[in-house]
Amino acid sequence: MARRSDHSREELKELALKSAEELLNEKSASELSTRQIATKMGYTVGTLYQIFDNLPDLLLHVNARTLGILYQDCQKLDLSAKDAQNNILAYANLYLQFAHSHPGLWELIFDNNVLNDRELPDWYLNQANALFSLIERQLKAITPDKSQLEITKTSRVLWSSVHGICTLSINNNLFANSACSSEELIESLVKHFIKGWAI
Amino acid sequence: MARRSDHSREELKELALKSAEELLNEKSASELSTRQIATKMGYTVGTLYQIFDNLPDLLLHVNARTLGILYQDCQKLDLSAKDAQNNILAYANLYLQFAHSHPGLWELIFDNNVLNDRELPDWYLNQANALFSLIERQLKAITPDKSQLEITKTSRVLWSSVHGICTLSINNNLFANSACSSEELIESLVKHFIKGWAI
DNA sequence: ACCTGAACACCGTTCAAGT
DNA sequence: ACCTGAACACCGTTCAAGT
Repeated sequence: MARRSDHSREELKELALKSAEELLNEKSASELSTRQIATKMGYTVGTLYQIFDNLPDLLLHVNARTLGILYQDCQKLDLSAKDAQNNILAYANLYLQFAHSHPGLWELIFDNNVLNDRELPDWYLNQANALFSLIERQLKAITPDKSQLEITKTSRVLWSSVHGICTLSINNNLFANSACSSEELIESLVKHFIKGWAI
Repeated sequence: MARRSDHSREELKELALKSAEELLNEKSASELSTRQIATKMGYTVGTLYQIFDNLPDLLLHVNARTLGILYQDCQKLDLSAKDAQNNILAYANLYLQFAHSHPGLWELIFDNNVLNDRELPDWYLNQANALFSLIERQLKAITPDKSQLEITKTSRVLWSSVHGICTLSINNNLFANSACSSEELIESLVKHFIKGWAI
């Protein structure tokens, strides 16, 4: 035992993140443990602490990768034939779909234990800002005359709101009379908000 | 030991919930434990499991009480001199203020471990619906001609969105250039959405 | 009937000891 | 230098044993 060096530091990091992501496709963040991740990658817990500061640090790296995947998915959308409002709606629906198909990864993005009381590093903020830029670009297309501050502000309002609808749609069934789907709620939000904002 | 009967079943329930609430004013839900609650109320963990099914069940009772407090706080607002849109804004700001002053209790309302994969009992749904009714009443005042389904749907869209802004405002500092406060974001959401919706 | 305390199967994190 | 395995201080939940 000890000193196996089967994998480089970078390979271990990749192994750990991939293992965590696979586990998060089966269970929620609160059911995930360092021991499970270590077992899945064929090492013991101690090794994880050579690569990451602690579990929240490991999970923040998972989140950065998730934001990267969301960004790539957004890039793949064909926005050419649509207007800016429909493009934003397409982003919002992509976000909603991701939340439903990867609830474990999605919930982790705003998990308190990962983000709370922590100075977010640049490599993380850059990923988040890249996503916001996509929305900002569409907002600018709608109202070229608004200030950059107003555009920034509005992109945050929109994404937070879409996020909130996803949260309630995933977490529970408060919409007991489920005559209204989450897609409908998202559409109502985006259309009415932009209509009121662009006037 | 055993058979103390210092307190009735109802008193124990009250003691447990009050202890949990006090702990949630100092720490987040993930730092809370049955052992801590039991110690705070002067009993051992076993006693908690005579009163509640498990920890999520106990926390759902905490949530129901939180919703009740929010409802009472809403009732205390003086809405007489204002129009419906400003009343909704007042509700939203009350929600935001509660989130900031009681983050532990507030986060628990949408905690996955409390709500997930669970049939929500009537005593809980009633509390939630009472809060929604307040918003629905204001929406009806704005547009008396819309259908009840549309009013219901819109109240969910609005509350989810307000909730999302509170989440991002509490959880992190993605609004790095904090030139825009959460109050501003809430106001932008409510005003623009209602403007676009009421047309 | 009510409550305890120990037990079980887990946690996150640390670190001496091995190669 | 890298990795292990045991240790520490915690978890949620159960249940025989006591009064």
